[in-house]
Amino acid sequence: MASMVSGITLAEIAALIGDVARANILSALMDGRALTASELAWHSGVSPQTASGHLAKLSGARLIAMARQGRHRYYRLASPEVAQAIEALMAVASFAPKRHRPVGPRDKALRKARTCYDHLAGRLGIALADALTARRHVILSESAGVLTDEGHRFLCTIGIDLDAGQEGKRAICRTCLDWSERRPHLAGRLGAALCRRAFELGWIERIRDSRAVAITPGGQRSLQATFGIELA
Amino acid sequence: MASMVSGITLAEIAALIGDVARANILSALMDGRALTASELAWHSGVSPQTASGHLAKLSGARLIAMARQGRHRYYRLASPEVAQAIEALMAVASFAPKRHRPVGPRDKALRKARTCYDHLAGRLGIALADALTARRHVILSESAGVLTDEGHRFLCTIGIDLDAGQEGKRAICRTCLDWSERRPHLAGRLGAALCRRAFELGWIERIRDSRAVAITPGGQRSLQATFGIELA
DNA sequence: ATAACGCTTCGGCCGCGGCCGAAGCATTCC
DNA sequence: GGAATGCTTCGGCCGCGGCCGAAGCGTTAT
Repeated sequence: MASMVSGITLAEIAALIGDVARANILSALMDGRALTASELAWHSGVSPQTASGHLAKLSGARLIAMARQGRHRYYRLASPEVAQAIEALMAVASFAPKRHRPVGPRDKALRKARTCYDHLAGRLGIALADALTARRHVILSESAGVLTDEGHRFLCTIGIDLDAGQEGKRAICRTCLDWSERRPHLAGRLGAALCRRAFELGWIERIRDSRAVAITPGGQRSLQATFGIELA
Repeated sequence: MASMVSGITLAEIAALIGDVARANILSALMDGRALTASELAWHSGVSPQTASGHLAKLSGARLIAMARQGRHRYYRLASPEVAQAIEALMAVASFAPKRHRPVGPRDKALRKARTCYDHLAGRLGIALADALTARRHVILSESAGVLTDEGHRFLCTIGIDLDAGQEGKRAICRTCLDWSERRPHLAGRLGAALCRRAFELGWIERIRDSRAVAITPGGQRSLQATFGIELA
């Protein structure tokens, strides 16, 4: 009654995310890549025609965006804001009363290192944030972030230039609450650039059908040499 | 399939918010106050027994918390994270394709000034963030925030001491995306303290049955004198 | 051309979950 | 004590929405 305007649409958006199949679709898209309708059907565990209906609803509400390509249709999250909302929901979900948590091997991999929309999360994400903080390359004062001049120079030395191509007006240094570690990691343009560069340099590799990423042997050495990171 | 663990619970949490009655309940609690079950029933537009069921579900998932008091039961949001998730969803909702937006007078008041969980939002919230930024009391570099020393001293002059009682480890300066202005305003302990103090000084007053707040004549003068704020 | 593929639309089934009336516990008031 | 109030539990109704099979449409492959 009070705030009918926001209330109604809030429920609509949440209801869209609040279906298991659609939540799986969105989760699958959380790594920032675009996937085809059939891939998403597989991820969500429903038939293609059912998935198609879900995809139509999600695009209708502008939660995801579609691009035709040949006889495929590629779907991706419509905006970083959507990713942020989903991440916030996951954070809340992690507070929820724990039912039997069958921490499988796949879940372990997720907790170690994974992509979160377009940046890195998990223990690796936290470690990167900590390393950059310790060296004063970023200042995460009270969980909010600023990139320092030294930080900017340092990033240049590993081949990251944040000035090149402004990518709209997206914030350089954002933080994002990590649902497994419950601490903020680096997001924003900085987080995205770090993640992209880590893939380019072969430090990390995607694990098939998962948001988890594997740290390559070379990556392990480089992360140690560059950031002093040593993951258990 | 891929991330079943997070997927399932993500859907559960979203589904809880994705019901009109429950969304109304949560919206009503977004101003940070605790309300009784019957007040929430009224806000959500359903019968008391139906509301009771919703409240049970919401508490069961730790989205809200309950405190008995006499024959009343007071409900409030369980944590700032919940508020943050809801705010993020509202931000996404505001991107959604606009159906007829009957911008009523109540909606106008909401857009001018309202509480968002425990801090101020709307044009007033944005104006405060801008004023503090312009005077270098906070640095919202790239939408992330830091409180400067001068800022800390300035706040003391208007009776806000952020050191008193640490309130756990809650961040001093957080930002929160404003769904009506689509720009970040001040949240965190700073945002909460500013809001509380504004009520104490009689600058603003709650509008009955709404998250909107009214700026008193005295408040108008003080906001002008203290921050140089002049709202249309 | 014909077939294979990718995706969507249509139609009908079915079950989950929201809804309220009635009843059951508390607590407070007189 | 009894009555009123605040809230919850129970039971049954009902409709929305997710699901799949079948069919349709457009693109690519051979």
